[in-house]
Amino acid sequence: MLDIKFIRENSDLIKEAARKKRINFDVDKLIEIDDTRRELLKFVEEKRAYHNAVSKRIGSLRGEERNLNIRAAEQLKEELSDKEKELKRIEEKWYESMLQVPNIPDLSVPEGESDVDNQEIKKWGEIPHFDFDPKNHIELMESLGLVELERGSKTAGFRGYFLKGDAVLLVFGIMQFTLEKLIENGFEPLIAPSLVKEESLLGTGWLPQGKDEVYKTQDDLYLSGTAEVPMMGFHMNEILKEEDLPKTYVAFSPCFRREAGSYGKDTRGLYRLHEFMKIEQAVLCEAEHQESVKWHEEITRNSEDIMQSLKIPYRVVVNCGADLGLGQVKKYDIEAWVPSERRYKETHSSSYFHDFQTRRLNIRYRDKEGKIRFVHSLNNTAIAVPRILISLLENYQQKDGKVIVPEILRKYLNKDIIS
RNA sequence: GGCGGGGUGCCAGAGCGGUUGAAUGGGACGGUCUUGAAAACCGUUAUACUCGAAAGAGUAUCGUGAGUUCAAAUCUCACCCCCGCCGCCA
Repeated sequence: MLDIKFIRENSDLIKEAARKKRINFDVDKLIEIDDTRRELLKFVEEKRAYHNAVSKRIGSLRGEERNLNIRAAEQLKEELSDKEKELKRIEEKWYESMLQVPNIPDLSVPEGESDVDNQEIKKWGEIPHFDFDPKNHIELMESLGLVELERGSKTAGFRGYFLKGDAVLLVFGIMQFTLEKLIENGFEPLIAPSLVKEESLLGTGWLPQGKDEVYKTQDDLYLSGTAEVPMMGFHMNEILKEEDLPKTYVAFSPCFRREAGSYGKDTRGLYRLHEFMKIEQAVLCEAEHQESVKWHEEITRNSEDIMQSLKIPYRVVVNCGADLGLGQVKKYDIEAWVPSERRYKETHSSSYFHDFQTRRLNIRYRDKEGKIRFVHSLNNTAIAVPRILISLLENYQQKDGKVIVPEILRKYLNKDIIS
């Protein structure tokens, strides 16, 4: 959500944002609705003011004069009621349209039609050269007894899985390591709910656009696809103090995604799952572009540090306009090298939103001058499991099908090699 | 799941259906006094929107939504949340 005043004064920027993000949105229509809304609002408020004045007077009147005024108020009320209904209708329309307004992408965001146009800005690590045909993670994991895919889908349906044996220790070890690292960096650890109310999803921008992507329960609660959602809901409707900013959180949560419309994609293995676990960084900072940029770089670096500690080769891409969500100003993806596919695949996603989310969620702070402003919000994956196992296991595989355990994880498995 | 109590401003806590955006106390901030501090005293202390260059005016908001009424924090209904007791349960 953006400020309607800003939208009115900068409709050309909104048009350009929609174009760059390849989103269909008619700003002029919104402004038209807003004109009607203001007109009606003015009328209704003036009538109400008059009606309030009459009503107030009635309290101190007696006898015939009282009755006269009551009758006058009755009539005013009737005159009001139609316009009030009309105003309500237009306000609903207005809100619906406001939810569609794209946030403005940063100038540094490249043009593009899809994720293939994302631009690589950094590469780290040596791509391993095998003197044998590297196995993919499914072959590796099945032969090492680390996964149960058939029993997974027998039990949990399509994309169901069990992790087993050392994979379990690996997952918990990676998460423990990640948590410790971020706590060291001053992030506050939380275990966040996955079962959330609609407000948080609407506020973060997952709804209404992504309604096919989230599971909804019979109690009208939703299963969140990321801890970003509950962590943004965390401070909903609050006014924070400037000295409390930035708020930096590292939150664990199970994550659920319907993956609607992706039936043909990544059907085997642990890349695309309905249910996984993630540790997420979430930041609320002062409402300055430079602060957002600074934190964006920092949370990206945090994730890179983790990848470097795991010694997994990766690259960072800056996402092109069409690959940005409605609310995102800029996004980096970290992509890890997957030997069996000879390409990098997304493991982390780091974005900032300015006040797009916090306007929807009403998260504000009082600045030094006492002015109330919307905070800025950001988030990035710290680690997503089991997805990270794909590149981890494949990159660390040996000719004999065994897998070397990354040094920093050995203490969690009590071994150097998975065989 | 059953029964009972409750949700008011930064906090605590009042509030016969009419002049209540809301008493009172505390806190915070500003001031007087003081060498300084404390105490005392005086003052300030919600948010959003609309109109306006501004000063200011208006509208809305007492968990949320709907309703009754000329008028709702106060009455009715639904929902959400919190507290207590019983039952069940990792």
